[in-house]
Amino acid sequence: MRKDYGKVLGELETQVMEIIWQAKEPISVSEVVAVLSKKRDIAYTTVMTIMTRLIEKGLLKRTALGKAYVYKPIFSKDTFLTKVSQQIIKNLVSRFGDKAIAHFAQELDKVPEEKKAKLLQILKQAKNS
Amino acid sequence: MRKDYGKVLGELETQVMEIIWQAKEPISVSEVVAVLSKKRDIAYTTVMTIMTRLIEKGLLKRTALGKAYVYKPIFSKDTFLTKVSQQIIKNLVSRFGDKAIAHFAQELDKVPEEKKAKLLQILKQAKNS
DNA sequence: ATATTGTTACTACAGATTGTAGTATTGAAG
DNA sequence: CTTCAATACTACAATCTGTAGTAACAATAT
Repeated sequence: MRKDYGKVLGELETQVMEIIWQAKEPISVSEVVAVLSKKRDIAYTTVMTIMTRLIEKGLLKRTALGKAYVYKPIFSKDTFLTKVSQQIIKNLVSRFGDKAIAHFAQELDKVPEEKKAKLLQILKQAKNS
Repeated sequence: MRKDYGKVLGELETQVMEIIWQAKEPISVSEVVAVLSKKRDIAYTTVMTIMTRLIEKGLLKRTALGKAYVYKPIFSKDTFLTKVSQQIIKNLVSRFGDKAIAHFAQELDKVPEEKKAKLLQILKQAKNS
């Protein structure tokens, strides 16, 4: 009974993913904790749990390094965002029909963007998904 | 601790909204039940609950008609979809920054109207895959 | 060896959301 | 005043997410 229009991750899960993407290197739980702790109080085990769940969700993988593990993303942030985008579109359409797309596109149109991205690529992939 | 990228309604909630939008006239619980019952077994009280929740969420309002109530949408489907789209975009941006938008918007932004139609066409195909 | 420390594994729980529906109550009609 | 339909109220399970404690374990320091 999954019901989302693109939901993928919780707030904390997203933060952790961001930290790991930024790391560019496989990163340990402690290091993630270190970053998060700058902003707020958080238990080591909380972060541990989140990272384990991210593995279960297929977003992270880990390898032993010395006594502990280091974690790294399975997808680049770009790829991940592409997937999320596709999912959002798919869910919107499956729930509200093509009309949803028109609205979505219209809203997107309002957002000015400078960079040149991979929409076409996304669209192609969406076709094959 | 809200965590969604555009989540708004559950599956059943969405179905009920669709039925009510299609009704074009204020509609009673029984009538919604009648429609849903064509497809599957569902208790009157289940639909009642859903519709009450939709009122709480500010998506429906009701007025007394005879002994019972009739319900009607507060927003048109169009308006609703616009809001959902805005929310999705807002959430994406708040979580992943403008980069998320890039994945959707850039091409649309630079593409002329006629081509935009083509993109929508492709997006539609994504639905069927 | 043994005690300490850092990690991980396992377990638990609360709050929110959604689907599901039973039971109680009420108001109108006969 | 009894019956019936509708609503109000309540409840509960599953899932998701954040939160964290405790147990176990392995390397290190004493």
